[in-house]
Amino acid sequence: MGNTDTHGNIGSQETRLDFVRQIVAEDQKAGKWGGQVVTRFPPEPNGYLHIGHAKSICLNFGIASEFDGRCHLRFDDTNPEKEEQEYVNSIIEDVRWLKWDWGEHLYYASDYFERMHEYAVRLIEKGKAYVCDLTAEQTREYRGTLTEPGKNSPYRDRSIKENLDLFERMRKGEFPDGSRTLRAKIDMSHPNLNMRDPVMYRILHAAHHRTSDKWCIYPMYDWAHGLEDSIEGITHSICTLEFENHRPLYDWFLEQLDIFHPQQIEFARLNLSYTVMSKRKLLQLVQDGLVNGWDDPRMPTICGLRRRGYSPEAIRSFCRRIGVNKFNSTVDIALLEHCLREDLNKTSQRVMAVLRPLKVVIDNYPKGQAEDMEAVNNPEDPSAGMRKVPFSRELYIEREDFMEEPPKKFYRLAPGREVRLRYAYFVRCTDVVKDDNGNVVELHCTYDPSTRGGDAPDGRKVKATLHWVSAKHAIEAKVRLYDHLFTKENPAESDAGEDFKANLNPKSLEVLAGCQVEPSLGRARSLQRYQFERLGYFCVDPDGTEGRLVFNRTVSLRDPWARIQKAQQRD
RNA sequence: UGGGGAAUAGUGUAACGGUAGCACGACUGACUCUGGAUCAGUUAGUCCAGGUCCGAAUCCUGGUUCCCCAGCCA
Repeated sequence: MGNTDTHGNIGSQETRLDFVRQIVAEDQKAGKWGGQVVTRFPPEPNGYLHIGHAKSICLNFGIASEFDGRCHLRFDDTNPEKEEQEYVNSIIEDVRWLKWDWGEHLYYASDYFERMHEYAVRLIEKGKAYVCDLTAEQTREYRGTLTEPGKNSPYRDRSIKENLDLFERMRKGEFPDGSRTLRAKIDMSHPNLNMRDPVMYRILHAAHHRTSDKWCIYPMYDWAHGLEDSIEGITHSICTLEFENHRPLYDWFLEQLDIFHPQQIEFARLNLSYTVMSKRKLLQLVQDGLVNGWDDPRMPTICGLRRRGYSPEAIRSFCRRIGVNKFNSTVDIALLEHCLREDLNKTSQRVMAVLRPLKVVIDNYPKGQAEDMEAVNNPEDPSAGMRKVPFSRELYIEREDFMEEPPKKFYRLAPGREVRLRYAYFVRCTDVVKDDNGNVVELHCTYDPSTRGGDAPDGRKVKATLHWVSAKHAIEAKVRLYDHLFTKENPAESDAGEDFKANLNPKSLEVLAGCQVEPSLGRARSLQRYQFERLGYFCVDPDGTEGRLVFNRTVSLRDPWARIQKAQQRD
């Protein structure tokens, strides 16, 4: 079982229990189910997991871990037409990556098909289920509407014997797809439409990714899901709000069968600002080529976040902080980014990288000389140690760190001004070289040899410290800058005739080539996370090859100067 | 308009009849060899109307608004 979620705890204050944990705590205290707590995460293997699933995963596995119980990973694979092994694999990978552990408890609904079938026969024998010959369309007509009651199916009163026979022949494959269903006999005038003789089995001559062609009838979710939980002895069946309407049906099935009856608790799914969360919409983005696959770093999928550079700890911390409730809400993506920065700040090694290089020549530094400067790997973690960064006469600094005519509050380099090169020397800008179009192409500076390491013996101060790389030693890299996928907080809010895709952020990806990074990055491995000092957190993209580095910007550092600039532009 | 849920600062949440608190965001300031981090502070809320009570976010009544349900999807 997963460890106690140390990252998930907020400060040192005692953890307040959300309403789900409160119920579980009370049940355990009261000795319900002998104090046992068994939860489950039951994905359908028909797509990739996203941050919304992470909320459910952290809730279920978190509760199991906190209450000394267990959490099952169960694939709800009852629809062979949509499900694939590929998704099973990715889901397993993602839950593992989030550092949760189901131990032995990996299950598949399809493993229970035989047992579910037996239960169905039992219901038929009790006169509580029947084979119905209505077409899908007729079934819909007979169901009635939200305000009008339905009508009984003409097949509703078949004898138990006939139902048993027909159901057996359904299983044997004697009937074509869609020709018959097995339905529960409940109440066609029930105000809850789920209770109007719901379909339990449909005929589907389709190969299943695990059971192959063993079955040609497949259980419906509403029939199957409660049974799966019951069979596994799930004590607390935690699901999303839309299943609240289905609970009476699950209760009915379980009562008719007189089998173990889990307690269902519903909570609200996660919505995040500036992104979409529905599988349908995410699929559309992938299929329309609006993103580069499910693991595009702009996607809210777990694999996308991983590739973006998110850590499992950041996601777990986020899932703990957003809480659990019964009403729809949209969490500000800034909270996710806060959790991200909080974790990466503590754990990422610092390096220097120049995204948009501007050449600097230190005129009074000896030609051909180079020296190693001592740099701190992570000021938040002394055990991360030190490294050496080569310094020489020709350097690159960030283009944004120089302005010929600096506005108010711009502390960085400008003609005649002195700044510090991090871990190196104080330098003063003495000359600006421009091309024919008046663009600054090179800076000339002088350095003060007595400031080696970055401190002035005379105690003089500089307003700014710049990052830099030695031109001769730097490695070239490609960097992808990411921003929110959508320009609107709620992408679904679109003008008439348009859908959410109209709100895609055209600037969600900017690719920078010719970036210059410090030589220690030559050893960077795929998915390794770094802080590029003063810029943000970056992660090595798996796309890169030996000698051809690609970085994804995970998230920028908080940047007051960018804010000031925006404000100045507005004025 | 049948049934089922739900409403607390801009956002996310706590308070379970007894001072409406926390976090994120935003805004100040301090500090800083990252304009990072850290620290201090400011900002702002109980959907509405009645009622019960010494006392109501909490209990009652009546409204309002939002979400879910008419797949042989899950």
